Amino acid sequence: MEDKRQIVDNLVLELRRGTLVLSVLSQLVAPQYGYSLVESLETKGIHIDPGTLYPLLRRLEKQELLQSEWETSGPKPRKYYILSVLGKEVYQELCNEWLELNKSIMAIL
Amino acid sequence: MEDKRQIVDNLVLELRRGTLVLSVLSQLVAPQYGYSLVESLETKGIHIDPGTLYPLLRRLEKQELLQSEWETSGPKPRKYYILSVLGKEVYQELCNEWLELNKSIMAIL
DNA sequence: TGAATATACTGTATGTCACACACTATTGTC
DNA sequence: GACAATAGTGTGTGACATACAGTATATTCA
Repeated sequence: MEDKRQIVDNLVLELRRGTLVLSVLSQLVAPQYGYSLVESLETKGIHIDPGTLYPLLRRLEKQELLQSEWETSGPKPRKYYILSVLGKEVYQELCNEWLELNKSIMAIL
Repeated sequence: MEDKRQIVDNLVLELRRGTLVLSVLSQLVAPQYGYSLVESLETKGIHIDPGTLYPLLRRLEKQELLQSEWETSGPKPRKYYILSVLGKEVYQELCNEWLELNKSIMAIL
């Protein structure tokens, strides 16, 4: 038998899970690199583990929702990501779906 | 390379995934059986496949968020579920977390 | 009447996907 | 040398979708 705290935490985890992609896409209208994403989302109350983000970014790039570019002129090499055209479209649709879903949930609570 | 429709569908799936438990819990302030749950949620714009719901109900019962009772006096045996005390508490917390999350997401969109 | 079909209802098994977590590795900076 | 910045990998677990199985009642229709 699990304890209550753990059950809740787990469910919250599941809740936030699906919103991660949405969060990430929303930030990439302007180019950002992984580490900066982690930080900027953190300030907005959305925690994402680097070990979660990096594979996510790669996956989104493979799906062609993102484009990336290495920036090597600075002191440390950084990989910048930004939304592709397809990414923008998908992001838009996802936003709409979120609003829909939100409406449904609010209605039943 | 996947096509756009499929990518979006998949992401939407992920979005709704975490909200399933919340939806189900919200309906079980009054006793309901599986099939009635599927239908009542459907009318509220939340689709859940029976094959998804039944295992979910059993899982929630195992976690002691739900209690169940067979109703055998009717023409067909039905298994009624309702929130336990623990379930109500968890539901409350989950609601709050949802509202929090919602605020965060709305802020970044 | 009786057979076929639909529908209500509960359940199981398997596959896939995605994240958390813990880890490695590198390069600057104080 | 320690710490921050930055990127990455690999494994395990959890959860849902999908498809399938099965029973009982109601309905249709020849």
